[in-house]
Amino acid sequence: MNQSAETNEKLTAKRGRPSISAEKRETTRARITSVARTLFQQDGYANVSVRRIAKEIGCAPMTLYSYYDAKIDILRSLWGDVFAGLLEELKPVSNVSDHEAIYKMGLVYVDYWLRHPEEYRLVFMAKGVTQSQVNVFLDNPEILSGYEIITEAISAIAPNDDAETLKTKLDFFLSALHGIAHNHITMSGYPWCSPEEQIKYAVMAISSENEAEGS
Amino acid sequence: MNQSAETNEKLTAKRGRPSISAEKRETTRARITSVARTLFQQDGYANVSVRRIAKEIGCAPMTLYSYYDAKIDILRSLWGDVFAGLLEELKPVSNVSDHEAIYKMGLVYVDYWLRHPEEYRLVFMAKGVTQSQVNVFLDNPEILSGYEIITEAISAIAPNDDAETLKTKLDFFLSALHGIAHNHITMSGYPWCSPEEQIKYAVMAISSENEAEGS
DNA sequence: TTATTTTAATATACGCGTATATTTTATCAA
DNA sequence: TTGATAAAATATACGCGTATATTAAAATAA
Repeated sequence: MNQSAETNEKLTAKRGRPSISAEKRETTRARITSVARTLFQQDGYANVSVRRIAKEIGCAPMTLYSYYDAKIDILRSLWGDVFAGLLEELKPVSNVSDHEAIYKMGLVYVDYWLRHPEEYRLVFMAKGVTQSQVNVFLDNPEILSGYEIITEAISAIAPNDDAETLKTKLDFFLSALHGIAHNHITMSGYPWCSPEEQIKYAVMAISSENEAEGS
Repeated sequence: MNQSAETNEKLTAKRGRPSISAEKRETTRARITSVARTLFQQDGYANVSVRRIAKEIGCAPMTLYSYYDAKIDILRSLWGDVFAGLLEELKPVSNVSDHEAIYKMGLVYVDYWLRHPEEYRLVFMAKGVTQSQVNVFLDNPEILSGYEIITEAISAIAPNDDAETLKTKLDFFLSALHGIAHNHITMSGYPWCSPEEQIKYAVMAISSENEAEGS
């Protein structure tokens, strides 16, 4: 049997340089995005070249293309990480569905960006990115799932709303949350009312219609 | 006096190659945008290189930089031409201020894009343009003036609206008009209701609030 | 007519992202 | 141990937009 196992090994053994392991591949990808993130946040996406990233890592520029399809994909991966972190913080407050939960989601959402202003800039303020490059990123179901959590919570308190109305409420809610986050991040010197207070209005706005409809 | 004139000429005469005349300069700029427009509409902005435009014109690539600061400025100039044409058609229907005038402006606005679908694609669907490149274009007062005409007409039928409300109505009205134009241009195979009919709803939407407020 | 000057036009070069070609490395077969 | 093989990594090349250097053209001064 041992000899059979050996024979099996020999039958399946492949000549040539073996592929790197999935683990090694992910380690390298993480190294690339880590270095790129630092440089992008420091100098801006457009001002950081592939050659510069490679030099910082200590490999050839074309090596990066073994791990990412294009320069923009390194940025998209960073965006994915940022949204994964956001989703991770949204989930724990999404298991309840009432106004309070929506308020808490709003809090978590805004607080996330306030605690990660550099990530906010990386995602929403990157220079040198075209609209179609962003769209490819947004086509990823994982990215949209975070917004679906909020939609589900809004749906729970307005069960009679059709899909279009829910989409409008979600879009408004997110617009308001982004406005709050954006103002605090980009014009931090201005004495804004606290996010806690402002988010209450956002929740009220998407709740009052429900109440009006219910009347 | 003749001698004085000669002396004046001599005093103001300048050695060296004279600058090209303003007329010649504009002629060349028009030639550049004309050739570029054809190529951009045929192959898309991103797929048309500066070298290719120059070759079509019969000059060196760097010659183009004597007439435009950058490749994107050739496109911006084309956008400006398109909006100038639109403005030219909007003005005649803007001298009256009532619902009918707003409706007619809507008709003119949508009809303009339907008659110039290639221009529509050039302005709103150019690939390879970043958001900041578009923003520089929009900062031009001449571009915004076309929208101000519509704002003024809306203001005339809702004199009590504050600036923010007017801006919201304008934005909605333009969103609706663009939606109508966009659908007809990009999904022309679908049997859309006529723009004439759809625009009525857009006008109603920004009028009904006024009536509600007036009640 | 030639020299000088100034501008227009062109030539060359650069760094960019990435396509393609080549070399290096890590394995197995003989 | 050497040869063969296949993947990883690197080297080279390409066209891009545009910065910089150089040449050509058109004028005036001498």
